[in-house]
Amino acid sequence: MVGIKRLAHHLNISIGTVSRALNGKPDVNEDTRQRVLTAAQEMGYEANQSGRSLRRGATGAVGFMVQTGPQFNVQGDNFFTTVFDGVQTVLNRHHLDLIVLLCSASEDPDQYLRRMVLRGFVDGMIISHTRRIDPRIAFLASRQLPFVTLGRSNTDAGQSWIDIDFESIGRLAVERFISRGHREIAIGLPVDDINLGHLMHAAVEATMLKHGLTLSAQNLLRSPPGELGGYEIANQIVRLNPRPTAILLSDESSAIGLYRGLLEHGIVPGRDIAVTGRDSLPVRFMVPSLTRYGQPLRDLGIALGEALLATMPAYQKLYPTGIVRRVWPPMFTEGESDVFDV
Amino acid sequence: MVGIKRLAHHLNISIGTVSRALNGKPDVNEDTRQRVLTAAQEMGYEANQSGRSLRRGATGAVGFMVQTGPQFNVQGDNFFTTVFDGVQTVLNRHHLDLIVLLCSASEDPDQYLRRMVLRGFVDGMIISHTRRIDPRIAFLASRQLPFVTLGRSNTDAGQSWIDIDFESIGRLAVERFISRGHREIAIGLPVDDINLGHLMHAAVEATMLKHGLTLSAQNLLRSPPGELGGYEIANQIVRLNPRPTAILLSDESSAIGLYRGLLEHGIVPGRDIAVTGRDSLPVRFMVPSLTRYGQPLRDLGIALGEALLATMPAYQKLYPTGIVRRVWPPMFTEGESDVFDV
DNA sequence: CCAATTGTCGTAAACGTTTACGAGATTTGA
DNA sequence: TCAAATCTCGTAAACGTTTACGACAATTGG
Repeated sequence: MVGIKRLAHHLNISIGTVSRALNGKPDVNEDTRQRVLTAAQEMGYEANQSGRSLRRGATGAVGFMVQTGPQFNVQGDNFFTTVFDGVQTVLNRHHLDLIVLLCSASEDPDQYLRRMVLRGFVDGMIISHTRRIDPRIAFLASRQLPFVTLGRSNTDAGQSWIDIDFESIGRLAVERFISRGHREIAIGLPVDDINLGHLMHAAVEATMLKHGLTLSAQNLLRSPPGELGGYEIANQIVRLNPRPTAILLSDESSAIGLYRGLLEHGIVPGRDIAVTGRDSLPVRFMVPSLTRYGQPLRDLGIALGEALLATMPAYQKLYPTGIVRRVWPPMFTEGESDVFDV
Repeated sequence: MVGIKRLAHHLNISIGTVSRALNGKPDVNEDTRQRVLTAAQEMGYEANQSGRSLRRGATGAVGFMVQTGPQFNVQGDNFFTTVFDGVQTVLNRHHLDLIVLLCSASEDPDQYLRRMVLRGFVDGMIISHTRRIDPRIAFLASRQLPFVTLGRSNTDAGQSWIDIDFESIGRLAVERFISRGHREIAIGLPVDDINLGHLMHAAVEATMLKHGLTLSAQNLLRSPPGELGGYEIANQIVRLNPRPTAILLSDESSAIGLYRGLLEHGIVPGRDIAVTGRDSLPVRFMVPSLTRYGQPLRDLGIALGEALLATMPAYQKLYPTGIVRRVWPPMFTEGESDVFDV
């Protein structure tokens, strides 16, 4: 491999000058800089990243940890790819690269994060799937690694976070149900400790209470994420008596499984039961299309990227926002899955 | 940060001994090894990855590049997450980590790969979305970086590849259509140069020819991947005269958009038109469920991981398979979307 | 014309590891 | 008992960069 040393020897100048030339430092003659640049081009020189980051004390990469759920499914795939896109546009402005750290279902997320951080690939970290009790936050804080979470936690440590306004989603969906006459309202929640489940649960319960209704325990349906989870919810619903006339799903991709499960029992979504969920590409094309709450995912990614940069010492002058805690308002889209009165 | 130097000073031994102790080298007293290990634990020592990989000449990570398609959608999300899982199980056996390099739709994949490789994060590379003419392959070969492709290419450079047997899928699907009496058969293909499109196209054409049929140009429908692409295909279909009675989709996630598009024109999939596609989680839950061809994605990931290791010098003794080129046979599942005779 | 400033570059240390080499101490074998 | 073998460890170089420092020459200002 051709390193800075060979370049310098080939040009009969010192390696220090070569380095300065390549890095755009001012104290180098414009002629020699050009000579260095063209020689680097010709000889195919590319800086060795290990040497560079050893000396610089930074790698130039930030990580984004996501988790694959059970059943070989990622929770809301286009959700994350769109968020990634937003993060990347921010980071690329500063020559930082985003690498995705995908924790598979078989691995413990806390151990996985630990391993990846200790690997030392990244100068900063974004984590998602934030749980109500999330040990990753304490770990990152103890390592002094700049980080941001996508989602609040009860165990957060003064870090910046960006989140979706799940309380509003819960409240708005329930109010819409109630205004159409629904009284037997169900909610589909995750099985694990992921915080959005707690947030939506609380909001739904409070809103129903405000309208003189109670969320009965049997209408609180838990399932793993994904299509199969939705299918399981359908099987729970058919056993309920009285049967709920409306359901709000916390997971973005479970609606399609729910539809099928209901139809197998002769229950037609959008006619026999109102369904509301969160936005994703597939649910827009289902029949009936889902009434849904979405988010500007790309903007959300941009906010995440900027919040992270604001906590990285090297970029704090450019992003002097300090700690950011922001919930993102939901965007409502009326579909065909709940447009009937009971 | 606590480095090997502080550890050594704290224990009153040389840094060389500390390093040997931590790395399990034989020429170190068992007592001192234990002292080093416990001290490392207590002081929270973690090896600096930059220093280590600079010296070792390897990073201990391999990259897997995937691309997000248009419309903020990844082609077959659970497809990749499952493949990742397989790759990871192989790599983890050797303390190698997998990092996902996600090229967003707005970026040129060739430039993106170049950037990431030159970044120097990885000791090896897996690339997907292989095109019939794919400059990434020549680049990787020229950099001498060990790599494997998921998918064949017309421009491959003697590297190992793993692929799905798209020819068989095309042949089997068409033969099934024909045996049910279909003669007006359409095929949904990608708009870009991704090689699976060419492979399926050729197989479909050849099979029809063998049965005395021809694939008319108007029945060759191109669309971007994802649900929206399927919806666009439906809009193309309704304009065709004669209207095809069967369609094979090359994309895993477009069926749901196709269903909706057809239904909006009163065409009922599974009754008025037979639909066959590739397996994915959502299509199993659609109504009617899709007749589909799948692959053991996890095994495919394992094969990818092993093929990569076989091309990495440090692991060639353990994986002496040399260059691997292997197509994976499709697994057929009969759904409800094509079980009628015309 | 001389001192001060500026422009350009080489020197060498430093980042945190790993490892070849050799030295000293201890053990082994006959 | 002595040479040889073995065990244990320290020394120092090396991986490829970046950068503080100083040297020297050229330019500037009065």
